[in-house]
Amino acid sequence: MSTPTPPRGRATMKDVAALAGAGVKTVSRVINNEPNVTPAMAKRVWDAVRELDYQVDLQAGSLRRADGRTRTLGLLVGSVDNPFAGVIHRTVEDAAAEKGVAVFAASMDDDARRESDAVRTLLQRRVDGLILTTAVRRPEYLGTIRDRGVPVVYVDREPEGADLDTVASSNRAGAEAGTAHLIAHGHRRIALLADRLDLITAHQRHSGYLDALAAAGIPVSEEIIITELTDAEAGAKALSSLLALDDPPTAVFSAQNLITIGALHALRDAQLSHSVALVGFDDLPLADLVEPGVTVIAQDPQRIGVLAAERIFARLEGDHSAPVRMHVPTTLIPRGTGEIAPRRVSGGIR
Amino acid sequence: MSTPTPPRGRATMKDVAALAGAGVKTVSRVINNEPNVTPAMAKRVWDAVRELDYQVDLQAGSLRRADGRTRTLGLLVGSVDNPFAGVIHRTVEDAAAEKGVAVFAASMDDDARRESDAVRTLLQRRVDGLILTTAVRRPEYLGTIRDRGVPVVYVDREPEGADLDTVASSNRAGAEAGTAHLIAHGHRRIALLADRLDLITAHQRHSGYLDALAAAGIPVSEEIIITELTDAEAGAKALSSLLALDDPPTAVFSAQNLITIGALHALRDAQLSHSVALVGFDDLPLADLVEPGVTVIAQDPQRIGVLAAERIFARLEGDHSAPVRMHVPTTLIPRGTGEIAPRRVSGGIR
DNA sequence: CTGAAAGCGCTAACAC
DNA sequence: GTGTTAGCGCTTTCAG
Repeated sequence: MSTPTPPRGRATMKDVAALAGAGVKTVSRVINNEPNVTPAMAKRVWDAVRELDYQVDLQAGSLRRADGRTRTLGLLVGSVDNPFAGVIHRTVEDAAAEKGVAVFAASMDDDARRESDAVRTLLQRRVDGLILTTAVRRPEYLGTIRDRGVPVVYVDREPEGADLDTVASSNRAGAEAGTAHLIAHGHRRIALLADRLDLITAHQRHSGYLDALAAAGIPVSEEIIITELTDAEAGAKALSSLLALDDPPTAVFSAQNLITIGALHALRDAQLSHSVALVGFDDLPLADLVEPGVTVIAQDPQRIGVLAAERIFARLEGDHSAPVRMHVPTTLIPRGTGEIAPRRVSGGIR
Repeated sequence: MSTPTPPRGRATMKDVAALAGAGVKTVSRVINNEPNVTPAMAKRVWDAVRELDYQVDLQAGSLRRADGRTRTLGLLVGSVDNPFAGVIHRTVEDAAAEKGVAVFAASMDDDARRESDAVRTLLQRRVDGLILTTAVRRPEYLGTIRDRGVPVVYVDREPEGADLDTVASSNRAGAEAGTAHLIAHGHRRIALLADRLDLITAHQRHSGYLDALAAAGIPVSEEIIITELTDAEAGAKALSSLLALDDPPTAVFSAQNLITIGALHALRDAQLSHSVALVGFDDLPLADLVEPGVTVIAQDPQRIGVLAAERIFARLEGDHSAPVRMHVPTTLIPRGTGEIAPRRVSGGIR
């Protein structure tokens, strides 16, 4: 008979209106900070809101709202537990939260099927915009997205053909710089370890590697180019087999972070950490604490996220200019492994 | 006159019904795989769906649906770019996707204000359930959540007092094991580096450290216990100052991953990586490649995620049993730093 | 087996 | 300033 019974269940705007002695539209005005409400009325409404612990139903609102916006963004990445994707996610989340927009994040594991399923789901949830990473060169769902009028920005990987906003690292230039760095340190027999070449990033990094060799007049040795490596273990195995060749590479360019980790393990196991040079694409946590430090081509996922968020919000605010393809520069961070001079490793003759 | 004009804009169920010559409810039945539709009718509907490239509006559906479910989950973590959170996120996402549920992820940076803001937003979006990490001992929004009848599971950190489902690491036992490991290797002067003690995890790990000292009859030396460390740099600075003491610690227990990274830097800079022992709470990528390898108390974020998802879905499916507090065991992984014997480091007298 | 009508909680449009 | 009415796209209810 003293403590007022705490409100139970969810109150609706109608309940608030009733308690405040106002019409629902007035409550709506107050909740959404629309003009034309007297301070006195506003206070009565807010009191009722507090009393009932009322919270708007954003879903219901967007159903009727003129612009049809759900204040929701869809983000698709390889996996949300990948550090690179994590940084992009965080950056996008921050930009979105500032505008009262929430983010649905989904992982697709570089699988085309999971990718289109995820996009379909996101569309069914009526996200206002999409920030996507793709596993394929030409996503087949692009027509659907376009028909729905949902803006889309691709991050990390740029689809071919379609005219779309994209934000990605300078993969080719970065890989060329990394390979050139090894060449500058005297290497001519440089292995390449790369991911599935059907992924545009792997393809571009492969091209960059070839560019550097060509620029230096070094012929390509197919036997020390290993691709289709999808995890650290595969990377380790691949490098181990290369090191066992009669004429093993004196340096390695690893085109992806997991592969770099595998390569580091292989070198350590072969006790060649100080003899065979290594440059990896994408930075690694603790890369500076390993002995010798790991030389990498660092990407800038934060900048990628910031630019992608900017782009999608610009589109949402009506920017109809031509799509832009943005390339975020990479940075070579010399820490040790990339500066090892060539050394004959095993008993190659000659 | 040949290529049928591609469908423009979003079609509604009404459009599909019209094209298929059916009622909307019939279309709804087909879309949702409800019984009582003849195959012939179903085919006509699916044809129309394909023709119009129709996709249901899940938001609109949940507005009217009896159970009111949005098939949406809210996940709150310290930061989505934290690897520990990333794994939990991924695990939850997988479990949710299997049930057609999407996940809103949000970061709160161990800030109470951001935390309650995020929870409010999630509630406004009518998530069916919440998986939360909290920065405070007693979240003030719990009443609201309870009133709304939204199930909640806490992960990583367990709030005090309230009777809630929680899934967290065995922080206290893990920290005790880590400290005991150092004691077993002969150390008696063991520093503790920890995060803000108002975070329940830091508090529990601090307790575990004290437990181990007490069990070994080692008196507590307040001057080598440093807390309120919030990033790697702070951890590095703290350890550097300890190493400069007249009577520096011979071993360090670091209660958090970022702090461990800072500690590794401090040891390396002081050239004491091989002289001062270190055990860190939470595993680190590349911890096995550093020289010496970093001994850690590894957590199992995947298991935490799996259990949390199981719990929330059980609640959603009507499990009304008493709340459970689950503790996921930690694992000590000896790699080198934790097995260094005590050594007088600088010129302490005596 | 099918479909017409009502209504979910909100905002738009338009009265007062 | 304020309230009433309609209706967003769907699912429920219930009558055929």
